[in-house]
Amino acid sequence: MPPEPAETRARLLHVACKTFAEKGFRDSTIADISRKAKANIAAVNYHFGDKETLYKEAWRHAHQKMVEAFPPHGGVPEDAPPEQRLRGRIRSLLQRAMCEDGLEFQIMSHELASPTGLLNEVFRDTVRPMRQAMDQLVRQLLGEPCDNLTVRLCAISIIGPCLQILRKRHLHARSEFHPWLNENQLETMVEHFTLFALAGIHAIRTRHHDSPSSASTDKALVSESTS
Amino acid sequence: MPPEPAETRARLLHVACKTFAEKGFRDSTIADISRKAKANIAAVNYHFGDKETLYKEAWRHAHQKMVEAFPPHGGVPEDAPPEQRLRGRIRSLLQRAMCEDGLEFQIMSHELASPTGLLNEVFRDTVRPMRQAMDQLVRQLLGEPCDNLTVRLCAISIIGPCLQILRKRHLHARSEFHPWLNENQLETMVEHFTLFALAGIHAIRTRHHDSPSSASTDKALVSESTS
DNA sequence: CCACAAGTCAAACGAGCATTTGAAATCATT
DNA sequence: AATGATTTCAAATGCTCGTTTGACTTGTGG
Repeated sequence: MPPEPAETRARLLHVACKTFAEKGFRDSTIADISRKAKANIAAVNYHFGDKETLYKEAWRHAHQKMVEAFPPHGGVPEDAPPEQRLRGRIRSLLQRAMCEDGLEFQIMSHELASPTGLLNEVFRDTVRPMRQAMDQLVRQLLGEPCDNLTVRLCAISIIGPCLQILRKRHLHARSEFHPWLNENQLETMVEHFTLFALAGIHAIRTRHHDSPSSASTDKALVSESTS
Repeated sequence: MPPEPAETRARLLHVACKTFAEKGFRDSTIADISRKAKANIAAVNYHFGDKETLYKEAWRHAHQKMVEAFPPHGGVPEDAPPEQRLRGRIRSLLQRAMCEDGLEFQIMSHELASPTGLLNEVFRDTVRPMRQAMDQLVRQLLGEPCDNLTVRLCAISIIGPCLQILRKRHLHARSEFHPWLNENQLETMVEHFTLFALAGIHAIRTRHHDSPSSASTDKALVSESTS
């Protein structure tokens, strides 16, 4: 009694997401995924061809679910004041990083640490737009036209802490700790990081106003790369 | 003509650091390391016993070199005002993250993404003290006694961006880009992150002054974990 | 010159893993 | 019920990699 035809593919995809999120591409084995999905070891190759395309499909799946659950703008309309939009983006980042089933960032974390290169194309289409949106928002908050380096450093100052949370979550994942998606705690963190970021940007802004930047547009930090 | 006896061990250690930093534990192979170190494939097992102890020795080596080159306080004396000490710690973090041979953070980055558990003990002795020092410094900057959650979130807001830089460096490592340790650029970043952090902390501080925190000491973010 | 330890080397072993294979089971259509 | 397509299955294949083995080379002390 095979449990629902074509259901196997969905189960494999789901288990693959969790496994890749936990162990990364290389440390995940087809045998392990198949066993956890209650499928035969040949099922992966039958439904997806090989391990690599299963990996790509798994990330696409995890990413799409996250986009639906937590859109990048965090529910704040596009014509809201920049401060509100920043709060929305920070909330979206934190939700994605902290969500119990938020496997998208975990897979991406592995991919950044030891790149397989398999997700490069998908990343170009997904994370680059988010980066550009963040840069544009920062540019608005900084007011008068600023050099790209300043903008990028501010964006890093905003995104960095949110992704740092992700790492802590991953560390705690295998310990006794569980109730991560605490709504109160989330809002506490959103408020903290938003307030912190707005104050930081304001300080940078006034510094620029006092002494116009000597920072050159630096190809290194500003170049077109993922993340 | 074996090039200097007992020299092989040093070459293996050096190559192992670079390889583990680039590929992580699992993706690095003994054969590859041995070949690059111009040593026989059995040399690793002769000099270190097995791959795991080579890994631990490699991290110890990379870490020790970084501690000597860039002490955590960044050259700022312990009795300097907190603002200066924060600047020193941020500089130290950025130097370690950006240094051409700064393999310590790269290995740690892999270890955090997909933990082997082999470095847990060493981490306890090395990164935890740094974390505690940062927390204490933040506590001073925040002034009046603050709850642990607030302190930790501030610390994350400081450390996060510095480690985000590390990830960008790693991405660019395999592209055409090289001259990373630009002294001017380093100071630009130190100034940016320090200014940003001080402004953020000040904002949090005044908020706390206005409305005393309702945030409970949360076991999750505050617990005793590495990093 | 000899004996002994330290170090190096090529070859082989054995485990783990992705992938293939060919048969069996199940489903859909007539 | 029969036929063909789809899906599942256990076993086998072939490759990579960590580790071991045993011989060979080099350096040292008597």
